[in-house]
Parts: sequence; structure tokens; C-alpha cells
Amino acid sequence: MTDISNKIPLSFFEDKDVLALARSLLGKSIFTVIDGKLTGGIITETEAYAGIIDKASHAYGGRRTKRTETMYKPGGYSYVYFTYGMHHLFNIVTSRKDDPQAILIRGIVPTEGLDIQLERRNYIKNKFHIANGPAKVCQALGITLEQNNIPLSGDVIWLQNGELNTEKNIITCPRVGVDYAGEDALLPYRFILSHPDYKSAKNPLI
DNA sequence: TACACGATTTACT
DNA sequence: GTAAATCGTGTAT
Repeated sequence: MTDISNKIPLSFFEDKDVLALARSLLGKSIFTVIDGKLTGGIITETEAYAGIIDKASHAYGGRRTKRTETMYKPGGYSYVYFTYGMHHLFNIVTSRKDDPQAILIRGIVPTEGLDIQLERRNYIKNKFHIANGPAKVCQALGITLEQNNIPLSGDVIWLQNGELNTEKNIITCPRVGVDYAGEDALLPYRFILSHPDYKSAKNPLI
């Protein structure tokens, strides 16, 4: 069950090295309490978005709009946005205030509130498909725009340290769906944790 | 105001 | 494998 003493503090996300941070999130647990329901899982896939010099980032070139304003918050805030007219994507803002770096959570292995996650996912039959994609993660955990721009240290969304040794089980590869970013689309900013209960939807190696 | 498109998922040919 | 779903956002007019 949840151990509140194990909650990861906001200061953890103020690290300026978003790549190291994205890698270190693998194996950690994420929990949400939304609509009064506790759900959670082990983070198994992340992508780093490296601030104003990253052509794949919404904040490229220092773009600052109503949507991206959240990315300029201090590390530890949530950045949730809506895309394709139907999907929500959840990010963790990192680094310091006004340095808009973020980590997209692309996949989890559900561990808490599995029945609730299945209900939200329309009782999908293949257990590997419950949360193996960034929009599926949001759907399974109940995350919508209502959870945008909140600190990840409260009782709505938070992270906890895991017990897995992930060091030798991480695959690094290019990010997904960022062809518009030109040469930056090839950067190895995506991290996947090998886990017996996880199959990445967008990687043939796993 | 108008338009093109997206850090995706799902169903279907 | 391909295409539809579906609308907020960013940028141009």
C-alpha cells in the first residue's frame, strides 16, 4: 500500500539534467487519487524534452503561451495537455523556474487499483495494453486537464521510490511522433525499462 | 476569424 | 498495413 513517508519531494525534480532524471524515473511508482479512487503503477517508459533548444519541445525557442506556461514552473509540477481532439498526455516539469524542461510519462505497469484502471480503459482484454502509451497512462490513472499545473507532492498525484534495480535493464532510443523536430527527432531521449509485465507499443525490441 | 496540424489510439481493409 | 476520430492550440490573415 501507499507509504506516505516514501513520497518523492519536489526538490528531486529540480535537477537540471532532464536526461538523467528521465532515466532515473524508471522503476519508480506513480499514484493518483482522482474521483476518490486510488490508482498507481511502476513507470516503465519516459521521454525527455530538453527545454528551449529542443525542437521537439512545446517550449522550443522559448515559446511561452497559455498552454506552455506550465512548463516554466519549477520542477515537480504537472504539465498535462490535450491533443488529437481526444487524448491527454502527462508530463513532469523539471529543472528550475523559467527553464521549461519536462518528462513525458509514456508507460506504466499497473499495480494499484487495477480494477479501476481496467474500468477506465473500457475493460481492454490484453493486460499489456492497459497503460503502454502516454494517452493510455492518463486514461488509466484518470488524469485530465483538471490535474494540469499542480505540484506532485500533494494527495492527487505523487511519486514514490521503487525497489527495482533498473541500472542494467534500460533501453535508450529516439522519441516517438516528433518527426516535425528535424534532426532532434533522432536524439536518444527515450528510456524504456525491461519488465516482464510491460510491452512498449512503439518499440519492436521489447 | 481562418486554417493546418498534433509528444495518439483504435478499428478496419 | 492504413485511416478515421476529433478539437484545442499556434500562427497567419
